[in-house]
Amino acid sequence: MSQTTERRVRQAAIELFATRGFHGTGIRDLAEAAGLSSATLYHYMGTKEDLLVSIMRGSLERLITAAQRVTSDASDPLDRISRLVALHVFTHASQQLETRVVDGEIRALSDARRPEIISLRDAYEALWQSAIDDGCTRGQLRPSSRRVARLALLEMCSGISRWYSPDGPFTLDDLARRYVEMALGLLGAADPLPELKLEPVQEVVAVVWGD
Amino acid sequence: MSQTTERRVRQAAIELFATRGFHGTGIRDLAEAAGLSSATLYHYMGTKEDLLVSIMRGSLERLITAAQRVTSDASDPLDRISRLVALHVFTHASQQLETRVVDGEIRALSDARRPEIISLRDAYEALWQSAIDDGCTRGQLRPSSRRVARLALLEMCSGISRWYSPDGPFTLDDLARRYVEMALGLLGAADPLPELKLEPVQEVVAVVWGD
Amino acid sequence: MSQTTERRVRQAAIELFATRGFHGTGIRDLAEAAGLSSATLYHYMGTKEDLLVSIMRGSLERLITAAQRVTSDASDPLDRISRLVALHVFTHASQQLETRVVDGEIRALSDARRPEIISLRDAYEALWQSAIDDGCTRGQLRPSSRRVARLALLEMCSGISRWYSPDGPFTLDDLARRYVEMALGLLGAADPLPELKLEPVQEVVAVVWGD
Amino acid sequence: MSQTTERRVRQAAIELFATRGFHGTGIRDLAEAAGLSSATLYHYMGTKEDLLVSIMRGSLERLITAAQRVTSDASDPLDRISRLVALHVFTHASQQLETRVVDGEIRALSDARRPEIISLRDAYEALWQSAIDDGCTRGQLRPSSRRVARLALLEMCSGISRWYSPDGPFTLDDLARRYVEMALGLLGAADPLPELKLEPVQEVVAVVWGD
DNA sequence: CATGAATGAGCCTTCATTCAT
DNA sequence: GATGAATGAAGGCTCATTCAT
Repeated sequence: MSQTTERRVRQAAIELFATRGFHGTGIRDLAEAAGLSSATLYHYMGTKEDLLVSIMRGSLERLITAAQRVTSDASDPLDRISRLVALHVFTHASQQLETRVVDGEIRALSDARRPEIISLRDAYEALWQSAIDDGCTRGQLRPSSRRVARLALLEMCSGISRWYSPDGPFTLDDLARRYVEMALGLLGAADPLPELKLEPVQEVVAVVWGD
Repeated sequence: MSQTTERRVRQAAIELFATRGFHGTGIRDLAEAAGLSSATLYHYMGTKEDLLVSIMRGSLERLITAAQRVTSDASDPLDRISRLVALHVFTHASQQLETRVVDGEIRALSDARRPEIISLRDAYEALWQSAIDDGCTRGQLRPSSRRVARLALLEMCSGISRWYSPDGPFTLDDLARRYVEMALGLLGAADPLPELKLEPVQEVVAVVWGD
Repeated sequence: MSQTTERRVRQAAIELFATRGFHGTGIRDLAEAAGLSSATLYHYMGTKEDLLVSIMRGSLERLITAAQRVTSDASDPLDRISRLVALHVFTHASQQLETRVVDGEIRALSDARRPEIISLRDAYEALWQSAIDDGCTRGQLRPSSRRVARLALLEMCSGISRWYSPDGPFTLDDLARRYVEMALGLLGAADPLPELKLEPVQEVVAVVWGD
Repeated sequence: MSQTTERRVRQAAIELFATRGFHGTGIRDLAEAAGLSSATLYHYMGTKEDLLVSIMRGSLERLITAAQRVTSDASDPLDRISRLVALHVFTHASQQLETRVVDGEIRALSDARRPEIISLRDAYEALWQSAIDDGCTRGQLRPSSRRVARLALLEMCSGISRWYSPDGPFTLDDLARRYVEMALGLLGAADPLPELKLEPVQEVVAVVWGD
């Protein structure tokens, strides 16, 4: 099974699912975008839904792995939050299409396949909640509601994949720093922003997403 | 043309487009949800896309009207921002399905119909940008980037329609106040939050969305 | 739902399923034979399998009803057997295509639908077995095995639908008499064939299959 | 070309064609049942239809050969009939799947290939007709119609392949004797059944089907 | 020998839409 | 108003077959 062809299929699916939605993407669109006949497509995937699930699972598993690594050596809650935000910004900008699929097409999953993906997403969001909770416990954060804060923060950060363009005026580092700043403001951080080191996050990103 | 039937069709469309997406909703689903035959449906709508456009236009026009009214008698940028956030929260929570359609199904529009909706959305967002810009000019806000701040803020606020449940622990007023607080933090408001009066916003909402 | 069109669909299905088999018949063949587009077909049927099941069920239910009526007023086992054979011959010749479908396409049914049809078929065959058993008990029949006799007899009689042609040299009455004769020989009937009256069978056939 | 692999393919085809029908059997099913890839399958067969034809031809040729041998040294028509019935029973029970394919899938043949198989089948049935006719001429049989008798008799005997199970209560010898008995009854044999010797039939079967 | 890769044609079914009644 | 009937186009997927390796 030619690995490059499989990648082409996957990449085509990510692009089309992201821009037209799962239900808005036909098998024939997919085949054309991948440069194959629609019959050949089925050498590289199971059903259309299998392909969607595989994209989502892969994306979320990488994200969870990266989030765990990036926070494992950070004891300070503010530091953990900052790293999570930076990681999220990096991935939602540079893997813009993939993350849009993950965030936006969960409803297209059948009842049989949805739970798996939902639980991966929940596992990821639990890492954020835990960091926020710790920050509150230590008095470093003062959000009006911990849960609402998590939801608002995640929506704010995920939104990047919906508008980011590599042609824009900001580097990813720029963007990450700005989002960390906004995040801490949003969370009612008591102290001014400490100096943010992006290197640890960049390293993890390089390892997890690099080939 | 019975108005209640037309509303039933509209309501069914809002519910289905919001939960399954435009492409995931069939004409037969729509007809069944509205209690009509699929042929009868066409007495109350043009094409499926016409129905989508009409929902989006109606929603955005009401939103723009409300935003203009709510900010027309507020000269202080912080006040305008706060009112916009409160209004946005009110509508994205209480008109959750409708706003989800507006925010999420723009990509389903044909090239011919998209510009109209996009320009309505842009008009609405321009009111936010203007308030943010004014706040910066007056030195009341210090976001790292005015444009990024608008995008981040709007994503944060719109996210409510994706998770809000009326069974949750917060009243709409609660939620609005919390979001205003987070918004000002996100924007780097220099001064502490002044007392927020929700009455003007509530009045406008009652007028614009009341029947 | 135009009843004549529905009948045309049914008739087309019977003809095609009988001559090409269920799996050898395409939806497009069906549509063409019924004079419809393949989409319109679906106004008059559920799935292709639904159509098959409905044909089989209808055919078997009529057969069971007729068999019960034809034997209800015959106490003599030989008489019952003779009537069953005559009825079977009548239907398998005049409803040749339909019975061929019932007898030959059971294997095409999915596991979910097969049991219903199988139990109808079993109910019908039980009427035969009971008549044979009674004949043996009374000493009128001497087959070497009751069960094998039933199987052999039914196969012999059902075979008619596979070769009968209305252009052949025999009338249905002729054929029925000959088969009754062969059946009693096959079953080892002790006494010579009593005079066979076909009228009761013909009446039942007229009622059950007449419109 | 490994002969055992070829046999595996053939055996898989016989099993699947018999249980699902020719049109109900896919090339992939065939490949899987034979433990090959679908491409490799084509080293051992021509087209799917070639495989069907080859199975049918082989089966019918063996049957004709055996029928000729078994009747060649029997001058008495009743003896010939009895031997033909016994042979038919033996083969339709022990080669149940193969004979089911021969009897049931002729309609799946294309117009180009059907005549060959039909003429083989006709040659075989002619042997039966000839024996029946001779029996009638000599006054040993009194069927009401010679042709109908042949058709009824063959259907009765062929039916065995549709219900026989080696787990059943009868040995093949048993079954053969019972069928001969029923056959003579069906044909209106004037005299009681003479002693039936199965040995000549068994010998021919051993030679023709033995490996 | 064996098979991954490939495909045009076809599978059954549903799509959004129209129209005569 | 309302709907049965109708359809061309398209939906996702599988078909039997070929061929380079």
